[in-house]
Amino acid sequence: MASVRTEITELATGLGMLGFDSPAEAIRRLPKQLVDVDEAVWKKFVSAVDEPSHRVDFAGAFRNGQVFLEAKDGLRGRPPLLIEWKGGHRSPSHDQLPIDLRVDRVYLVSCKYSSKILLNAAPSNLFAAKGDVGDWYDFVAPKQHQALYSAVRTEIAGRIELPPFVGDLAKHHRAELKVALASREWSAECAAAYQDLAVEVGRITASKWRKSVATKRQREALLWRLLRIGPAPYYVLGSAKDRSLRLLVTTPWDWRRRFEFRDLEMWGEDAGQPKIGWRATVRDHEACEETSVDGHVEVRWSHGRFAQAPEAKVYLDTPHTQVPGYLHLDVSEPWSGQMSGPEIQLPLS
DNA sequence: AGCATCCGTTTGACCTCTTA
DNA sequence: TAAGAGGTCAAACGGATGCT
Repeated sequence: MASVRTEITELATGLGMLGFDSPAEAIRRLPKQLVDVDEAVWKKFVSAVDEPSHRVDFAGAFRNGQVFLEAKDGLRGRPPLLIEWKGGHRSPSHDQLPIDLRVDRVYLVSCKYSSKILLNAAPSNLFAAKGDVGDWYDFVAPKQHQALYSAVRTEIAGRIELPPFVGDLAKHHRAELKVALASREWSAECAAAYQDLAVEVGRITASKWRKSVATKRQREALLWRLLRIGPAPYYVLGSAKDRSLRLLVTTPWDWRRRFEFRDLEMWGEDAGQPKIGWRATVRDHEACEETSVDGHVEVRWSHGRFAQAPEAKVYLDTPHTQVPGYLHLDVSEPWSGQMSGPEIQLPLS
């Protein structure tokens, strides 16, 4: 199960903040500061932590909590009285921050482990077309969409009864198509048609996206949205590749004090699936230099080919540590100089 | 109740490094 | 130098939850 790992990293991060002498002591019993964790979850956590496959995750997350406790921009050595665990529940409305822990009702913490993904959105939501436009592929590249569909339909003729036009696909058609197309390669014809679709979707989407943010101010706001910079600062404690990741994500207010937005460009890219690249250029007043942030958006099927309308998935390609508005968590004594993270010895059991 | 959206994992292609 | 091991990244998939 995937959620076991998520639970381990989130709870271990919380435990690390409480100032225990050792991880072994931390898991002896459920600390009273850690609320919204029931006995069953705690039991599962404690036994999972002892498994070799979870030790590295536990150690890294626990360490992240410790660093947050000591950090100058974090708790500055004051162990929290209250750590609320979000658990498996989702906030209403769009573009919410993925907050996993709330510390002393104030500090918001997102635990992210090896994820380059910034956000997922409905394409019409992200690219700011008005209202619901239905299937995004059909909206931006109807010809290529239909061409791919026709190629697929010809190929599996006889096995499934399908309408001639992709726009007429009903729910059950989509479900059958998904099964028929799953776990098999596109044929040469279909692959070519899919490639055409990918290129056209990238090109048209990029152009619509550009038009939707006509002013500089709108493009700046879009950049903040892409970077998940919002009204409240929050922390990201986790890992990227094999390194630990400890950031303070600041607010537009902080951002403008140090940086000046230059521009945000987006363009269709040539890739295996529809892809739009984006790059922001920013003036850093503190460092007196121009920097840039790169990323891309994939517009792709989410539950299998033709199974449902595609979604837009935003990726960050610039390392987190070089993103304007993301502050590296500063560690004061006694832990500075040993920021190593996951490869820490664990005196468990 | 069913669908849209969100978040994250799994898969597999491809590249690099190691070993015989 | 060929085969295998290991690592990385893009692409594809799916569970879960809120909305209508």
